[in-house]
Amino acid sequence: MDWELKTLLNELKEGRESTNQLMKHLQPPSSHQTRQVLLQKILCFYEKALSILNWNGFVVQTMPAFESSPSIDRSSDVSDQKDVFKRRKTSSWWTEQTRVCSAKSLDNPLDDGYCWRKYGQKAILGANFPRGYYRCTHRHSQGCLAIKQVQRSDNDPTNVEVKYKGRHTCNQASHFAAAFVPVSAESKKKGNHSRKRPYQLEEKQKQVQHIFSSFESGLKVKTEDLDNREEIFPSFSFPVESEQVKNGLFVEALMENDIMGSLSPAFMSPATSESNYFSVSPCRMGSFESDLTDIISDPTSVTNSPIGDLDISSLDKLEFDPSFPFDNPEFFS
DNA sequence: GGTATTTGACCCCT
DNA sequence: AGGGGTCAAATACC
Repeated sequence: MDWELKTLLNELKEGRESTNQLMKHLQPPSSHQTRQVLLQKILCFYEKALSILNWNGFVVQTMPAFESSPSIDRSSDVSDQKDVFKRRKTSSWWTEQTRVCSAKSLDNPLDDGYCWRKYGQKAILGANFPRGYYRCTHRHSQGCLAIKQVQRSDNDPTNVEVKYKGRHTCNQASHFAAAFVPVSAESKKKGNHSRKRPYQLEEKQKQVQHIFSSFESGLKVKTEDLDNREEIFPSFSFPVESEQVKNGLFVEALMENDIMGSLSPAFMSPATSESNYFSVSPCRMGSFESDLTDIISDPTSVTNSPIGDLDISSLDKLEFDPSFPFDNPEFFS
């Protein structure tokens, strides 16, 4: 509880600080983009603070069940605790359904921007197609616990249902920004890095394109327990200028701050596919996974704010250099 | 040789 | 006991 209070205080302080910065940037010659970033940042702090408050309401009632192990829960006969366990179990999954079009896509049905390693495949009773089990490639190297299950629909083999569990704690997402960096610039800076893993840069570009095309391609995302999520993390939308989306500024800012890693594919809400709004709980650091243990035990949750980690020094730099190249992708690399 | 995939075996939960 | 999830040895690929 102390941790949450500290975090809450911290978020509010950050929000105040950012508001102060925004006030400064309201004067010319500060750029519109700078103000936009600051606004997003402020909203993020407040959203996170609100999330914590909401979370607490939930925690107070259910904490005992979370503190004990699932097996203990099951052996006990306390129906309340069992319900809580059940809720946790179901709410930690969310499902994405997507349609694949090409033969290539069928081979790689959900290139969702992360590196997954297949660790199993199982024939499922009553299903025509086996279920594939994937975990994050960086499970061992970085302790990333994200997993997903991929299963093709019986009725429509081009329709693939992907279930995700666990958020990415690896740094894959933060490297997305590199996808926007021209190859020449990248190779200049990192020598033969791209030669070593030619797949990565090219793939990341595709992945980011995929992410955006998902806005338009009818990607369907659902959660196992949406009502519950809404209750804990009320959805939150803010407008983003389409031009900024186009030039990647906003996305780069988010990516740099690991939002893609923390928000999961559910970030691409179908409700927003036709608009210029990102409908997200942008400050829900643990993605859509409502896993209490994550938000409480994971120390990175405190500082994992997608906008919150935005390098203040860079903003300060902007303050003194109005012509700072925000539209230059290298700034974010 | 390092990394990813496949697949049968095993474990756990219901 | 059976189904689903994971492990890990074997294999494939680069």
